[in-house]
Parts: sequence; C-alpha cells; structure tokens
Amino acid sequence: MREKTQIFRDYLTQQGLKSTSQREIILDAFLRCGSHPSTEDLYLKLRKKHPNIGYATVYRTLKLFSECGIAASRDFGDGQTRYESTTDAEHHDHLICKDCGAIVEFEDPRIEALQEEIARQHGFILLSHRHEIFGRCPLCQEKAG
Amino acid sequence: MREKTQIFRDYLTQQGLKSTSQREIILDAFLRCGSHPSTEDLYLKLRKKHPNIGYATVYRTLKLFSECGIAASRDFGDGQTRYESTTDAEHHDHLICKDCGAIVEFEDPRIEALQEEIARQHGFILLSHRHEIFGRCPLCQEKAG
DNA sequence: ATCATTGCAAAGGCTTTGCATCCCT
DNA sequence: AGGGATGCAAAGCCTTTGCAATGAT
Repeated sequence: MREKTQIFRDYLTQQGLKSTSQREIILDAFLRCGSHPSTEDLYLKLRKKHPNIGYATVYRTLKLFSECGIAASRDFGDGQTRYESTTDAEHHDHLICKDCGAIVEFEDPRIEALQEEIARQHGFILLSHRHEIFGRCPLCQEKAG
Repeated sequence: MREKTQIFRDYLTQQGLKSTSQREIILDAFLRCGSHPSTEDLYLKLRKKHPNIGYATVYRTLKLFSECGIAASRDFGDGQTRYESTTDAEHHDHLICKDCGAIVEFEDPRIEALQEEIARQHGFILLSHRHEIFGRCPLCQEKAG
C-alpha cells in the first residue's frame, strides 16, 4: 500500500495540513483492516494499542481519506457509515450476508450498462448508484442447516 | 385506494388493535401523499390540519402500515426513513434526482436476473436487494442550463 | 371497565462540533 | 511562534421509548 500512504501524505502537504502520528496510525490500521470498517470498528481496534486516540480523530481522519480519494464512504443501511479502500476495481457493488454481515464485492458491466439505459430512458443523466444484494452466505447456510 | 384502507382495518381488527381517528387520518394522508414520504414529511403535512397529532403517532402508524404490508420502508441514504405505498409493481427500484430529490420508480427483469446470477456465483442465497440510481432529472438539467 | 393509543418529553445511537490544549512545521 | 490537530465532552439529528392521560370496544 505504498501508493496510498503516499497519496495521503501528499494530500496533507498540498492542503497545508499536518502529518501526525495519529494519522499515520489510523491510515495503517485502515489499510490493514478487513473490508468496510465503520468508524467504530476502527476506533475499537485501535484502542487496544493506542488507547489515547479519540473517536473524533478517527472520524475526522476517515473523512480526510475520503477527501483525498483513498477511501470511499458507504452506507449499507445498518446505521453505520462504513469506509472502503478504493484500491480495488474501478467500481463495484456489494453482496452482503444478512446473518453474519460478511461483505463480498462484485462488479458486472452488464448491470452497469442497464443502469445507463434506464437513466437515459427517463431522461436522467446518471451520476452514481448504489446497489446491494442481501442474502445468506455459504457458511451461514451450513450453520443454518 | 379502497383496498388498502380495508387491508389496514382488517389488520387492526385481527390483531386486536384499535381503529382511531388518528390512524384513519394518517392513512388517508399517506395514500394521498406524493411518493416516498418520510415520517417528518407526513407529520409536517398533517400538522396544518391536525396540529394535535404527534410525531410519535405518525412514526408508529407508519410502522403499522409496514407490518400489515400496505407500505414498505426504504432508506435512500438521505438520513431519513421513507415509506412507499406497495400498490404498484411487484418489485421496483429507484432513480433519484440528486438536485431536487425527485424519485422515479423503475423495474428491469434483466437486472433482477443478473442479481440472481451473481448471488449464485458466490454461493449466496439471494434474499433481497437495494438498488438506487442517482442522477439529474430532466427539469434540473434545464435549470442548470 | 379494560387495555390499546396518544402526545409529550426524554432517551438512544450514531455523527458532528466546540474548545482548550497539544504538537507539527 | 503560529495555526492546524487532538481528545474530551457536548450538541445535533433522527429514531425509538416511557409514561400518564385519553379513548375505543
């Protein structure tokens, strides 16, 4: 993740913002973290090794990640804002397990194309979209018998 | 909307709940209302003619509508829970104007089929989905020049 | 009479902000 | 030294709930 770290640092410099140990720590945790952590997820995770980092700092730092483009905020309807690293594919949507919350990313150009078509049909200019499929993942299917 | 009114009344009776003037008024307002009102939308709308109806009552009544199947709650990511009447098509998704908030419903069996396919590919059992396309509607395109 | 309903106000849950202090540059 | 950053606590927002009073059956 060399690149993202650099992107973030460059962003800070360029905006006249400061590089701090908290920001470095949060960035590191975010990049190592499993997918789509909420502010709280990261905060709790960090608290173990860095009990002095406040919730507000995590919150504000994630916002910075979002601003500089290395992360994007997502709302999966579970009442928490989640952040995902934007390394991956250009665009993707999510398949979410309703039982365990596992998140799988997917992308399908056919769906993307159909969305364009639908927007056009209604005279809309397409700006963005949100697409989540909720289901039960293989593991939870087993557990459920 | 004869039907829905009846469905709601039957539900109340059958559940041992009571029919009250507030519930009738809220149902009427909901059915007449433009699409996808939030609790607040309805509350404010009602307040003009029925300043004595409380927010909590609107909130609880919409929940009842949802329970008996005449309405469904939706989360479009604008921080408010919205409710839509479930008369219409079996299933549909939404095209939303980012400028004025206008909501157009759409449905596309091709997208539905692709979702099934994607879930299957990942070993998931599909339970539900959420799909919103955000764009700029014809009117707002004009306004924007 | 009985028990659900109502309206108000207060409590929750998450996000956001104010502010004195701290720390990069 | 100067101004952004931090951490705490408090404020905002919307949703949800407690409770005494009210109303439907």
